Amino acid sequence: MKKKSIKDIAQDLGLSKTTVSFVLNNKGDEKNISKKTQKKILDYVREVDYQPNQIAKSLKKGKTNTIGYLVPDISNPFFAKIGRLLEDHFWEKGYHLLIGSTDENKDKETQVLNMFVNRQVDALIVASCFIQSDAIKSLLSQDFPLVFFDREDPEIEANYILVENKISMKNAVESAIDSKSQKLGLISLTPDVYSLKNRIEGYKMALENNKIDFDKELIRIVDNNNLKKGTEKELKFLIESGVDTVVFTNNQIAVIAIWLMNTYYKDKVNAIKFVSFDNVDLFDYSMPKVISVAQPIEKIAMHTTDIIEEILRSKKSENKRIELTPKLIERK
Amino acid sequence: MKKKSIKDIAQDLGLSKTTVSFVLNNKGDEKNISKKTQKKILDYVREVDYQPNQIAKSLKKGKTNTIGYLVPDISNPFFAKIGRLLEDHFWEKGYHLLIGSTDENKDKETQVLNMFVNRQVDALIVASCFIQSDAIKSLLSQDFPLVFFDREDPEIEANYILVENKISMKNAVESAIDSKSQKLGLISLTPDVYSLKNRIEGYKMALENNKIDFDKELIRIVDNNNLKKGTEKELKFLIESGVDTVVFTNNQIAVIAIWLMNTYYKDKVNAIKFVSFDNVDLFDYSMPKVISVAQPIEKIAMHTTDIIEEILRSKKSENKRIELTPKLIERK
DNA sequence: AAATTTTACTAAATCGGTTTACTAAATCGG
DNA sequence: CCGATTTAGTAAACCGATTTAGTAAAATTT
Repeated sequence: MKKKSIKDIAQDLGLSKTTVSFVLNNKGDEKNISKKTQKKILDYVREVDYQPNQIAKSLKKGKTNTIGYLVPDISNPFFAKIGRLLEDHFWEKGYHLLIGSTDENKDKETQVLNMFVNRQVDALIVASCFIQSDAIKSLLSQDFPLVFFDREDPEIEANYILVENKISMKNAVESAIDSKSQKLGLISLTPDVYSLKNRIEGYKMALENNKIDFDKELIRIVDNNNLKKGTEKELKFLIESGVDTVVFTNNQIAVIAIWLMNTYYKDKVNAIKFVSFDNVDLFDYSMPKVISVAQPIEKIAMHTTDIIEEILRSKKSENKRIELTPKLIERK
Repeated sequence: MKKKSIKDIAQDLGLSKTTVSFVLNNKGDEKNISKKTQKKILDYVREVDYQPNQIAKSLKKGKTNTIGYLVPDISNPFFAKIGRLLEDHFWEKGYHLLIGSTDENKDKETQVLNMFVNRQVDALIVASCFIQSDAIKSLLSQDFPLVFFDREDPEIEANYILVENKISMKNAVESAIDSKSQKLGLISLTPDVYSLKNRIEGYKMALENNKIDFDKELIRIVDNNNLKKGTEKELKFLIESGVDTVVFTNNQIAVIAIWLMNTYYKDKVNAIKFVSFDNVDLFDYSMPKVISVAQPIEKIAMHTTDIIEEILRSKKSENKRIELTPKLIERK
């Protein structure tokens, strides 16, 4: 017994598709369908467990009730947790999440964006590695409902949910300096997006404020395509340079570095301090001790959904740039 | 400049929709469209950056190239990592993942399943909390492409990707006993699905093999709806009962318990051992020490995709039940 | 009792593609 | 040079819903 369509229902009951559709969409009264007919349809629909084809509905309505969630890696706890909050929130409103991980790869990002657009997602939530791409510019020029989070490009006008990157990083690094850090290195992903640049700025500012000479050799960039090997190489470099503290601009490389420390530099685990943007459960237990900047995940998700919903309701809204305050977690 | 449809393209070029469609689907030669016309179409399509509407395509073809991924919680690292592997694999084949988290809630699970089906997903990958539900039975009776993983119900014939739950748990618990555990409690989610039952069986078997009296008071079940409070209560009970080891049937409650131990029972952290099914990064660093059963995430993803692809290719296949061997991770 | 309004419902267009069935013109074979 | 085949395309149906524009019959108004 295959699935019934609205046409089948109509035929079975000797009615027209129109009537059935009206009733199923709660327009029965408005469209003057008799109570008797309405009941007949609703009863029958329940009996055969009719399930409307959302694809057909989407095509006609030009609305898929789908939201694209584009992130570097959905298995990164930061993005996974935000994803979960978004999912729950949008579930209430009848929207569902299509996911796309990009591994910080520009080409992949463009492809994922195209995929989302071809699938007619109603909105996009994006932690982009390359906000200046043609794909994104094109979306913005069409006023496509779009919110960026975690990453910013100040040259591009758009909705952004961010945190105070510079000042938070400065505070975190200064907290390390307060507890006697003297030579601090930094490891970062390629800072194509301003958030990362700002975090690096925060690091520099902390050094400056504390009259620690800035040595640009101690800022190490790892290539997005080769995180593990890259982090390994740069961590080695910094340790051999004699740093007492390593600063990371995001959790991903920090977690890799913790693993490396415990595997290859077990002896140095107590002598070195880590500072990391983003907080991860594991930091509570791992060595070296990590001073971390915990992003307010719930707030990020909340503001993102607020903006998306406003756009979806009103079709248009002023671009918003919201900067949230993260929490500094010092561990001793 | 709004989006062009195939109709617009055809009109602009003075051709029919049919011709354009043929060419765009690489059927130009087969359908005897002249090279010249083909080139004209392809050039124009590139020029205006035509993007086909996948929704329309899906409706006509009865195929959405979407796969539903139903799990208890996408932010649980186990499900997030498998999700990422599935995403990458299916990306290659042009399939994309729609996600649905259920929080081990039966009603939510049914709703998510219905949502997936209404959206015409081509296949489902499911870590179900309730395999005997009508929704699932109905899908199975229609031979809907469906693979279960992590959870099993032996009464229901279906595709399962599992691990050797009983024997692995037995081995893990015996490893604890070998290092002097004498009184072992267990905390589990409601064991509605057989995998959890089997893990509990493994625990019992280990006790039996080692002539440790089995006390059913020491098996504590926490309600799925209230994980944090529930785990807190049961952990308290076990500690007050004087256990030296706590066994967990999945990572989620183990992680909560580790946090509880470090927050409320810091003094006991060295005196108590944990055993947990599933491995989590954090176990490498946290106290109490955890003996964990690491599920072979890559293999789980690989076998899942293999089966799904086979079904999608051939429309039908024998049900498979694949049981993989997890890795025991002992930490001292 | 005729005109108007309301009730109860339906035919057909539409969304944007794919696909089947067809045609007119050009080419080929004998 | 005539019939068959190939070439190069097109018209229209279809997927399963929504929606616009309409109609026939009943009820109401005048």
